[in-house]
Amino acid sequence: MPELPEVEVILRQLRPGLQGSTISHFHVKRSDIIQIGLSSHQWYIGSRISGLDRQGKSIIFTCQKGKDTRYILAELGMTGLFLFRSASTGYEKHIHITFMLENAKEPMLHYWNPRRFGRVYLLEEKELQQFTQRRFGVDPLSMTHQDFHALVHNTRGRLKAFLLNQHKIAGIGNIYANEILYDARIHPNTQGNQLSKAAMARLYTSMQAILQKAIQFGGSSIRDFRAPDGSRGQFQEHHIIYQKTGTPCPSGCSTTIQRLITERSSFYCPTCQKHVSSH
DNA sequence: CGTTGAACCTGTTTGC
DNA sequence: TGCAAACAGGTTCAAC
Repeated sequence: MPELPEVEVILRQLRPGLQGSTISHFHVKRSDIIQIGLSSHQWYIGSRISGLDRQGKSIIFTCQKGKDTRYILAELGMTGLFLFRSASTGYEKHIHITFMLENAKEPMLHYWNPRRFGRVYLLEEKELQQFTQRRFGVDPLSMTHQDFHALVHNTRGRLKAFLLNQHKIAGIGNIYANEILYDARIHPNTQGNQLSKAAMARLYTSMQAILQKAIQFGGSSIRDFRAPDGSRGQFQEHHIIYQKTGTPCPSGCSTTIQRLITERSSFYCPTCQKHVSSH
């Protein structure tokens, strides 16, 4: 579930909640969730969380112990959450990891994930660098229009697939890819290298605007998503196209929103979203 | 290199 | 009502 906006919302609660904290206990209930570095998990006991960051849809904890620095990288997959103790009632069944914290606002942080897509990686500096390099493209919120133009221009495949490709742009998932393409009035199957300059500019603007707006509204809580304190996002109430099959296009073009079943579900308006070619 | 489909899991909704 | 199928925010891998 969590795409860039949801992960950003999570981070914005984790930072003040965990500020200055030391991990006093690291309880792993399901060891297969730790994909790399399980044998080093004891190291983290007594370490201080000195930073919380995001790469694409992943959350990275920076941990300090003496002069050593190590990292915890957490993927949330489709259904993963970080929950403070106060929000964890009723979530007991799928808590796979629990961090007990000292000197923090929050005494406990749970990693909850019923479908168990998504893993946790315990990494040293070099491993983290290799991991992030291999895996994450540019961040859509900090990339320039020039960077974006170059990436899209070199893409022969469909724009929908491009937006979802984490190696190129890291953070967009199915909800926001659909919303962005509708906002820019571009057909999801348009080829990247066929996009006109004007459409390219619209796509870039829509991408940043939609993601920023989603963050402001606390992300999208379609089903499971909750912030660490248990609160729901509100952006699902502002979805224009996602899961709106059969309803009239809000532009007033009197066309019904369609769903493409190829790739992940693509929702679009066949009238408003044309293939935008520069020729 | 790009596309497609399947696989990994559990839970909820939909349709007959 | 009951049961099976479809579907869900992600990522990877094999096959073509």
